[in-house]
Formats: sequence, C-alpha cells, structure tokens
Amino acid sequence: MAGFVSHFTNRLDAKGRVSIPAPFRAVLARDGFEGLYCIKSSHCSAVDAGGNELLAEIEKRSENFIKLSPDHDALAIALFGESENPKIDGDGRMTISEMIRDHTGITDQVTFVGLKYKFQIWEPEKFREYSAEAQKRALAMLSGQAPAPSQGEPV
Amino acid sequence: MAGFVSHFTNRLDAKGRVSIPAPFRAVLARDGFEGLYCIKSSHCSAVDAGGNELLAEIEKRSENFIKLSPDHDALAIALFGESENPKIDGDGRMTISEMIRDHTGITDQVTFVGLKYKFQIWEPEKFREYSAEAQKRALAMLSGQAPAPSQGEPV
DNA sequence: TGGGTACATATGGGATACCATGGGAAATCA
DNA sequence: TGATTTCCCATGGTATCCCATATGTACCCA
Repeated sequence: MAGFVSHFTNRLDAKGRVSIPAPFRAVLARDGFEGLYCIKSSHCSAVDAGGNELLAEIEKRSENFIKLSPDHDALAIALFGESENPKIDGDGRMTISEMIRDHTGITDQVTFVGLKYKFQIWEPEKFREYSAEAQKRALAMLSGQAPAPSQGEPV
Repeated sequence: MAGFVSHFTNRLDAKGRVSIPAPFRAVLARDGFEGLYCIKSSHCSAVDAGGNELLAEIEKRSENFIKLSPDHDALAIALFGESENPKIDGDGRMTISEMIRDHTGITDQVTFVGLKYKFQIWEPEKFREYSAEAQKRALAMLSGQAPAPSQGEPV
C-alpha cells in the first residue's frame, strides 16, 4: 500500500554487499517478485530498482511494438538486455554489480531513495547534489514560474 | 517467470564450446524445450535463440501466410531451413556452429543478451556498438518522437 | 518512571555451493 | 581409422548461505 518512501544510506562491505533498507524489503516482499529488478536510469546517474510493479511499467513500454521487428529488438535490448536481476540474500542484502558501480559511481556507500512504485540506487554525494537541484526545480514549478530545465528529463 | 534478462560474456574454449549463462539455462529448463532453437536475426549480426516461447512467436508470424503458397514456402525455408537446434551438454554448454560464427563474427568470446522471450548471441564488440545505438533509439521511441529506423525493414 | 529485556536491523566473516572453464576418454561418424 | 563430437571429471574463482555481533528501539514490569 505505502510503496517505497523516504531514503536511507548504508555501507558497502568488503564483499560488495549492502543491506536493502528494511522498509523497502517489506514492500518487495508484498510485491512478491523474486529478487530485485534493476535498470539504469536513462537521465541520471542512478539505477532504478523494484519488483513486479516496476517490471510491469517497463513491459508496458514494449507492448506497442511487434516482436521480432527491429524496433522491438532494439527496445528489448535497451530495456531487458541492459538490466539485471540481483538476488536478495537471507539477511536482506544485495550485491552491487559492476554495471551499477559504473553507472552510479558508488564506492563504499549506497543511498536508497524511495519513489513510490520503485526506488533508486545512488552514490550518496551525487544524490545530495541531485536532490538539491530537484528542490529548486520543484519550488520553481510550484511557484508557477517557468521550469529550469538545466539537465535532462523529469523524474 | 522472469524470462531472459541481462547480458553475459563467456569465453569460447578450444573445442568451440561456450557456457550458456546459468540464469538463461534456468529459463530454458522452465520452458521445457529440448536443446536450443537458433535462427539468424534478419536485421542485425546476431543470432536469436530460445525455446518454445520463441518458436511460438515465429510460428505466429508465418500464420499470416497461406500454407502451400509460394510466400509461405519461402518464409518456411527462411525461418526453419536456416535455423539450427544445438544441443546443450551436461555442463550447460553449447557449441558455436559455422553458421553462427559466420553471421556474428564470433571468434573467442560470446555475449548472450536477454530480450525477455528470447536471447541473442553476439560478438562482444559488435554488441557494444549495437547496444549504444539501441539505447538512443529506445529513448527516441519512448519519448514519442519519430523513431530512427537507421537500418532495415521489419521481418 | 526507570530499568531492563526482547526484538529488529545493519554489518562482519567463515564455510559451502555454484558456475565457468579446461582437458581426458569414450563414442560416433564418414 | 582419423577426425569430430559427446560424456565425464577436475579446478579455481566467485557468490551464496549461515552464524555471530553491535547498535538501537520498542516493550514490559515493578
């Protein structure tokens, strides 16, 4: 019901593992997905993660294209070929893969950010910067002024 | 449940064998297909591979043509005559055939790419190039802009 | 209200299982 | 019978499982 909310920062151990925040684990458990579904965010240096709800959202995008067509293949490679399915161990931890490390710049700490139907995996400092920027944009939008695009697409 | 997701690169041994990634093997086992179904991709230098789910998708496409018609025969030759059924040995390996080598340019390494209902077999460097391109096309397609065909026609 | 106990979570580390890979030997084919 | 394929086993590295500990928090009882 609640979805992923709030954010948490945890330490990466020597084996490259990190605890997924307990509240997020609870959401995942209710969602019923085996493990975790992870895909690079196309517009910021974070990785989107979630379960069936996120997967359904992603699958919806490719439904309009005919399978075996060049368009569908390209889309499927971008969506599924470039994503990962990390397992979650008995203690609620996941391992941060090469792909995630490369795309996020994570070294020894990980910030988990809830976005309701999914959550994001960030390098803590990069998240702080992005978050500050997002605040400004949100304020500008709410005050009715013209948005300040600055970077990519909206979240 | 998950289908073929993510991508993996494995080494080809002296006998021309390569390990099929364990997660893909698990999907194939669930699918129940004996061995592997392989067919050249019509629009890129990769080979499509999978089990019953892929086969069903291909058959669906040929249903649009009347059996015994020249069109159907031509299609049947293209789809089934040009395909192969490599076995999977006890250790989860397949041998890369002459056909696959020719069509993909594979020499000593193989990249397996999950596309949900099937996976593709690529020469690693070619995959990197194609994937970067696919990423751009996907963004264009999903943002509702005109797609960038760049290459060929649909199957 | 204060003290203490039980539980949950994050984290560390040893042991084990899995997996990709290499290579020998038997079997198959032409 | 020579070449190729299939089966089987060995090995090293990695990921997974399992248990231990610390820190905190909620709860309970006097």
